Amino acid sequence: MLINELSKKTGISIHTIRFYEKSGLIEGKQDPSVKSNKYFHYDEVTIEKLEFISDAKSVGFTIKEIGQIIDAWYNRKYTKKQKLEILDDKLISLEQKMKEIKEMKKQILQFKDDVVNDRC
Amino acid sequence: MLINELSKKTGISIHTIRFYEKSGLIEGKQDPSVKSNKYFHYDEVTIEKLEFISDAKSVGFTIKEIGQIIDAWYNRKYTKKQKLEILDDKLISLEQKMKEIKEMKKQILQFKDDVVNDRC
DNA sequence: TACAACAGTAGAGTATAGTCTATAGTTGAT
DNA sequence: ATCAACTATAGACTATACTCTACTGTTGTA
Repeated sequence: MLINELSKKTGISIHTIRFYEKSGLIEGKQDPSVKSNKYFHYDEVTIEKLEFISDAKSVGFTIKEIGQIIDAWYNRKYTKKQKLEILDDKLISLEQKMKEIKEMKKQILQFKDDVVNDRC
Repeated sequence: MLINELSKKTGISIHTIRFYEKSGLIEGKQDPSVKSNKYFHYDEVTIEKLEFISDAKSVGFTIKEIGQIIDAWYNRKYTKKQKLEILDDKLISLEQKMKEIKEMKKQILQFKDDVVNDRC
């Protein structure tokens, strides 16, 4: 599919898709047999990747980190061991985020308590 | 205390503290009886606030959101009801973040599984 | 009193993650 | 053949959250 269809299927704007492509997160293929244009074609895996990118962004991963994860998943540039290291590293950072959110929840509940009891 | 001491006690740079002050998150007081300088003085509550800002930033709250929470906590510009609304809103957003992180954990565990079983 | 260390303001610069504009070429329906 | 709709590239612009520089004035110790 071309970029317009990809954009419609994922809800991600064409500009942002191109930005992700430039950043190395996704990759379209040009058809060398077609000489008249340089249109990029995208497959179903690109849709999966874009959906993953959206989810990963909302948990606070940076483009760079998301790139690492995608490479650990789809790419042949890492050994099995390296891939598992990257993924474990991200799991640890998710555990950390989880912990911080729990702490923040406690803190805000304390604030609520202070408000309710006129301590602020 | 002056800004240098505040910076040392919190580990937040003087520049960043000034940035937070400009953004309305914290507030120093000038001593009107001293005419020779315009130094700002900070109290213990400012230390608490800066520590909170650090924590809130790492769970992904923006400066604007952090400002709202701090106002709901310390400020007199909201009614009790408004304060509780703001804090409940943030609690909901923390629950949402937690959910997303749990999903992301599942996803990355799936990636690990794919790597281990040579499915990618 | 000299001067290093500190204070303030204003504004420029950086990194991240987009978002938009300009320009030029391509495709497909009429 | 025309023309709206699409595609590509390059680069400018925006928002957020700092981070740094330049400049000026103040304080406190030798």
